[in-house]
Amino acid sequence: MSDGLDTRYLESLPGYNTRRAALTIISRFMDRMAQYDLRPADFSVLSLIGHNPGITSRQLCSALNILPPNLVGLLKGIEKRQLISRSSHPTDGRAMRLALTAKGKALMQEAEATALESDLSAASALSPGEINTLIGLLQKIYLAPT
Amino acid sequence: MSDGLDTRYLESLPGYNTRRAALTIISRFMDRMAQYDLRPADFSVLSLIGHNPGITSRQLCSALNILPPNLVGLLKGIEKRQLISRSSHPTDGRAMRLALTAKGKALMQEAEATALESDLSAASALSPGEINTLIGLLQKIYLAPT
DNA sequence: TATTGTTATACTCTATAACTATA
DNA sequence: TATAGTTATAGAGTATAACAATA
Repeated sequence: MSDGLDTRYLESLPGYNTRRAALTIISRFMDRMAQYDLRPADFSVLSLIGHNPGITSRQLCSALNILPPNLVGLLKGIEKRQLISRSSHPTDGRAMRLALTAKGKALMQEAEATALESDLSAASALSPGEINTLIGLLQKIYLAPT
Repeated sequence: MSDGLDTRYLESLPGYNTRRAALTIISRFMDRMAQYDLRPADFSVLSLIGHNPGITSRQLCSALNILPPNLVGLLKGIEKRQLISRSSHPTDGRAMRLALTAKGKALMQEAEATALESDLSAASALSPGEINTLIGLLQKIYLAPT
């Protein structure tokens, strides 16, 4: 740092470093995705629906750590934009099967390419090998049994 | 995952993985630090004050990416708890020098040990060498020039 | 004219309780 | 009795505009 502050203790904490890096990457992500009017949660929900047609709200919530009440408004918004469709579940009358519309598929094809490009450019100080190493280490943390 | 969802695209994004890991570590951090009634921002502000006695609000804001209006209430809270003191700046009448009180020092000595222990246990799926590698890669990202 | 610290305020994100309809 | 989806609501976290005092 050029301000001469002692930040050594904070920089020894895995959590501090992980959060700072996440904010750096996501800040760029939000700038890049504004052109599609997609915030991070919209994007991850749409991406998961796109790769898993027929997924239910509950599955989205547990996969993405979103609380059910907070998903309601999000789904309402992307449905109103005609990016997703809901159809009744064949065996469970309570659940709804979610899928991308043609419009949603077209948007996400572009958005996913932009997102990957954004994240890779945010990590461009790292070599491709280092990025793979980083992702592997991060997954060890958040996939570890509690 | 045991739910059979295809999450391969999201797991290819550095930002998604970094955010998921950060939330995992910080969730544990918040649980562990509740005994001291410290939230992440309180902790990082107090830690930086402790390691940089005489630091100003503005320096805290730029080092921690906090906006000045949002620091006001935070400082008011930890000052009311008698964890910090404010003294007038010797050369700049606008600024205030911040420092930990004896009570603040005692609290932070415990809290910093607990925080490090919490973060290391959250990353216990990694070897010490892997943790060092991870921290180095993360710093390359958030310290890189924009 | 620019900067430090502040107030007021708004918007987003996240969290809890309670309801309905189905299982 | 438990679960999927929903409503209402409250609390954090984060953002901008504008001000007084000082540089």
